[in-house]
Amino acid sequence: MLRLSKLTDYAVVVLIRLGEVDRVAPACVQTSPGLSAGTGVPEPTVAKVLKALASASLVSSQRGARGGYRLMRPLTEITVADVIIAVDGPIALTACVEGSTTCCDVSSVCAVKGRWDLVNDAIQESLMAITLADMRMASVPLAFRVPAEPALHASAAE
Amino acid sequence: MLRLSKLTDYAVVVLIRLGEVDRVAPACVQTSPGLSAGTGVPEPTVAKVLKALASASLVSSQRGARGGYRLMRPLTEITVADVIIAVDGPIALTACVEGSTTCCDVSSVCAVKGRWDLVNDAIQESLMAITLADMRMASVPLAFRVPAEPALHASAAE
DNA sequence: GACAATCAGGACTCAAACAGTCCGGAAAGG
DNA sequence: CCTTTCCGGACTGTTTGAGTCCTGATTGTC
Repeated sequence: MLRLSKLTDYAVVVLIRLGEVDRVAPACVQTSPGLSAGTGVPEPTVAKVLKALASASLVSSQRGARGGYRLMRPLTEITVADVIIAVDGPIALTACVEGSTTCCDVSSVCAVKGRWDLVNDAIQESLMAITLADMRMASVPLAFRVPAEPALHASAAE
Repeated sequence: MLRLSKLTDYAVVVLIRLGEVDRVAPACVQTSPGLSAGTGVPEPTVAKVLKALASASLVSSQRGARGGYRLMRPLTEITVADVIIAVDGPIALTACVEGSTTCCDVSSVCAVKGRWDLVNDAIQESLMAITLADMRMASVPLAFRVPAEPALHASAAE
């Protein structure tokens, strides 16, 4: 099924949201509650996602009062692969990849030992070719449905 | 993490095994216990995988005594995408794809609604470009480690 | 005609991973 | 000094998948 974790989905939403606000107010940071209100994702979940994104240096954080998060790179320079790796860890289809020390339990007869690397690389390449800006572009026509939420300490949009 | 289910991994092993034996004995079918012995995968699991593969018409089944399974297409015409779809169901990264009726719970503010389709398609394309023959090729040097098991009712190889 | 071998399809259990939440601590500003 | 906000972790309930097993249907053999 090649399932992608929901956290990654949320991460994309939050990042695009950050990118939207950053365009109108580049200096202003966004707080977790603010992003939660703007995206509809529960606050604790937003905080969790942002922590992971901050660890991966996709966003920068500012502590203290009037603190918050801000994009470190424009959306055009953040690939889907970056987000997935930041949230879900390294992209590995099976346990039988080069990184793992112990191969599968049937390694003695495993005919495709390490063969998934071929598939792995192909997918990773695809993921690195798509940026968040690409994903945002398609949602621009619907952007008016999610106007940047005011009432935050940074009254950015409208 | 983009995890792929182990069943899919097993399916590839079993299919390649079927392809190996089919080359030396095209008319002979392989039984579940035989394939289990040849691959090291537990018999019930092999049976489960084969049932899924049969449903997807990747293998044909023959019931009754001296029955078994046989490839319906050569390995060069079976793509990784075929196997994944047969075992794990349709390739869908998130619940937010076109096929799903009910979108995610935050659909009202979901800025990337359906946007993953872009990524979805890219990955699917990658997966359809790789055949089982491609995966087998790399494992040929190790093939002698898993000679076709004799002692089956179809004494195919050696 | 009876029996044995084999696939078909389901239900079932167990374990692992994930989603989501929460808490105490640290930093920055008023 | 106190409030706001991020930081880092632990924790729990749910879900998903892996793996097993059982009963029935089909087919070849004796």
